[in-house]
Amino acid sequence: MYISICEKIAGVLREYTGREDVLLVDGGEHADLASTVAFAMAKEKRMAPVQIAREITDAISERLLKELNVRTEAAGPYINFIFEGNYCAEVLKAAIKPGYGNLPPKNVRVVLEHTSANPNGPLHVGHIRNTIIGDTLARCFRKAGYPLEVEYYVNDMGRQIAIVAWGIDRQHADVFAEGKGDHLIADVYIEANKHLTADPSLTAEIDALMQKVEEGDEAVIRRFKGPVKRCLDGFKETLAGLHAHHDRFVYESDFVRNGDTSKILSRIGHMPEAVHEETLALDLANYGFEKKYILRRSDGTSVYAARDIAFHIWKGHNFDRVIDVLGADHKLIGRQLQATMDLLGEIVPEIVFFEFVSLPEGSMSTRRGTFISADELIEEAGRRAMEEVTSRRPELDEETRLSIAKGVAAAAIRYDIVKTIPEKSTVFDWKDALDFEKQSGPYIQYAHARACSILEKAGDFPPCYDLEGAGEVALAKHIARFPKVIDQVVTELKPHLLAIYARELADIFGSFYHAEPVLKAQGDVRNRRLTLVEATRNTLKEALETLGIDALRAM
RNA sequence: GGACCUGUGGCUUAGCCUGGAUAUAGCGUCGGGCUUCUAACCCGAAUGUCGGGGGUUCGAAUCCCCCCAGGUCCGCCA
Repeated sequence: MYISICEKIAGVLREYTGREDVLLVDGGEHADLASTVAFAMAKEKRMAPVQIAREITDAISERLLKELNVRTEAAGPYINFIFEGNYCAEVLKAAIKPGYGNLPPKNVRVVLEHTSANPNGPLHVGHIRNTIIGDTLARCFRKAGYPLEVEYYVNDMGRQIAIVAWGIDRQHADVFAEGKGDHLIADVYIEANKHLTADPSLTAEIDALMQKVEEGDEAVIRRFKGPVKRCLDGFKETLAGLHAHHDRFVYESDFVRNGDTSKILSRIGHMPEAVHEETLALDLANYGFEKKYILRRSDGTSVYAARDIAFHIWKGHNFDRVIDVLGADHKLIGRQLQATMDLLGEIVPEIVFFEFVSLPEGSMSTRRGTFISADELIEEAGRRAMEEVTSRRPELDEETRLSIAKGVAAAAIRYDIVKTIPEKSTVFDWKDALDFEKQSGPYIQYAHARACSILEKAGDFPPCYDLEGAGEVALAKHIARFPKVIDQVVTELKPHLLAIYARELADIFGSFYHAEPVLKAQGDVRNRRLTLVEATRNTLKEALETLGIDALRAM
């Protein structure tokens, strides 16, 4: 509704002004939509913007009112559009339907890769920024009608995992002991790194292991596989706790075993940009990279980058749009990968980069053991949420309270992370992560629960779509924007837009809730407000679920 | 040394790509509001050289240049 009206207004303006760009902006408190095109036309027409705005308004206002129920007003140099008539009614009718915000199905197959942390220790609060950005994007793509596959790329043959395998033997560690596998692996990895730092000559043993794996040595491959599986099982548990899901786990080693990596190395070897020394590298100077992009070591083994190219070629052959979520430390290599894919004439991946999460005392590192694991965070959030639920709703049985607390905990964590733009580096703060107040996930859940409560008490009511009053209209107009937000998230790859939108909707509902009695109102007033509450509830539910947050009916 | 990201009230933060109407919110502070639909809430107030300096423009938080500060990267690691 909102999207189509905006497009139609743009069309009329384009037709009248003859300009391609009609400079539509958000009207803020003045209007639903505004155009600043009069400023831009002032110079060429040698006229004052105020006058131009008036002329345009005079010329198109009648048509817009008749065809679209849009009131057009010139406010100084601005042209304001106010949506009237049955706009709000149409919005309400759409918004009370299940699946509100779903966009028409697309036939563009999307593959989205996120998290892909190395299996050498548990996911920590830095990794889950990747997870939450990625999973939120994935949910938005599905809502926007795209066929989507979400993948986790498992680095199961890198140096890190060789160090783990080596450490297990040397420490006689039992990584199949009781407990969460990823944490057991971390203990081994941290210890092994201490030995390697103390005696750098030991790295030769790691190199030997990596070489054997690439040669296909079955015994060594088995030594790698066990801990990788143990670690991934731990990851899956953590990811489930965050409501994040992957459709497929893709193993790096597969691209060596099936020959894709050597195929691509030989293909690259024949390119004019190839640099053959002891190593095989690519010269990406034309793309602005000073250093060579090394793909094969002098001992003949492939580096990570080569396997990554093979992986991305495979993705490009099976999907139309390839998206990766990567940490800022991968910026250089990510752009080298994009350049290489471009050079090869393959689909160039779109990469969403996010900056680091650090601790007040410094950067996080699995190797050094300086990190807060996602499991710790989830557990602590769950504990705090349970305290909160128990003090607020002592009458509920323990099972119900636990279930609410779990939903609240995941909401607080996911929202705290997704609300900030990815370009901003952040310092992890327990207080912010466990915040259940305004600008938090639980705050939005609470708005939803209140709406549910009203509707439950109301019982059946005949829908009424004729809203009145600024409070009701403001709420409906914000509801109207939801589909546009979903569209924006997938075109701009900015999941935080949805987080902001949901919070604003909860805010507006909060004001409405306090200002306009619903159940106590009579007749049509009661019915139209109930209809509006139902539309809000449904929009909040769809928004929350797209954020990967439980839309709790009570809390 | 080079490259990329960030810098917005005491703290956290949106807006920047695509310039436009009094710069968005939260925390904290101050003042109000629960016999009324869940107070994880709402209403009001105070708090801003949008890091600094130049430039472009009718108009700059937004675009360009320089500088400063913080983060990240520059490996035959991943």
